[in-house]
Amino acid sequence: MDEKRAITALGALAQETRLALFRLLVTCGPAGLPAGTIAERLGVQPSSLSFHLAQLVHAGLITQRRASRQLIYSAEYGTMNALLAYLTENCCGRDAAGAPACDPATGCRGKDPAA
Amino acid sequence: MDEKRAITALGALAQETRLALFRLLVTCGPAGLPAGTIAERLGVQPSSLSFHLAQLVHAGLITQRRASRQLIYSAEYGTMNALLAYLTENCCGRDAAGAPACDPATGCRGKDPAA
DNA sequence: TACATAATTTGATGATTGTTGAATTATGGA
DNA sequence: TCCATAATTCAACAATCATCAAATTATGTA
Repeated sequence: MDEKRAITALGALAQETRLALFRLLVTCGPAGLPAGTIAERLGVQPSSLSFHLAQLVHAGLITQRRASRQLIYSAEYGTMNALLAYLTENCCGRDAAGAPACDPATGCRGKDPAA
Repeated sequence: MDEKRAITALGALAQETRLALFRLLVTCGPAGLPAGTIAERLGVQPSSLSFHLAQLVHAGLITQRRASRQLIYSAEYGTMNALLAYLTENCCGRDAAGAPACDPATGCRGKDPAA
């Protein structure tokens, strides 16, 4: 994941309704949920939900598929993993492999940042 | 970390200048950098930088301390770790301990989400 | 075809965001 | 005290975001 996509994904999750929406879809697994059910579950208007769904789709965090009259949305786990990997690698100063990431005591710094 | 703080942190990182700023501070470790140096390094105006610094401070992702005439900013690794933990726990359907988080094949779903 | 359902799209509106330049606060030195 | 440096705060502005209601598109059924 590059910086641009990371920013888009972070922005998509940085909103109350969208974060709740994504968390809901994550708990539903690949089966996903139709838009109508999501709107009902979250208590948001259909048009407002469409707006938020579009942003999450654009960020690649969820995908859409049609089942008859319903549009089913489901979480895209790979993108979430890629975002976590990006943050771990680029915002903690350590490799994703390093378990206790972001601990300055373990040497969390680049090569001569003050230069 | 609760949902509200997570949204604030996500929003703080979801912006080009702020993400670059945070990444820069992460590479500098606890020593941090003075505002002037950051502005120069990122090529942003001082007033604009102050705006972004304030948001990161408010999100708890960086801290400020004074050294003579300079204000030194440094990354707050604990908050970043807390954010990663929140995302892993709440947006992947698995515990943070689960290494290959977010993989639906490993059973990444809640208890009867369709109910 | 005509009708109903599921969801999106559009347009309007108020709120928030990010940038710029000028003014202000805080600190240190002559 | 007076001046210079470091940085923030303020005011104005354009751009983006989130919400609502109305209109539109897509699908399935009688």
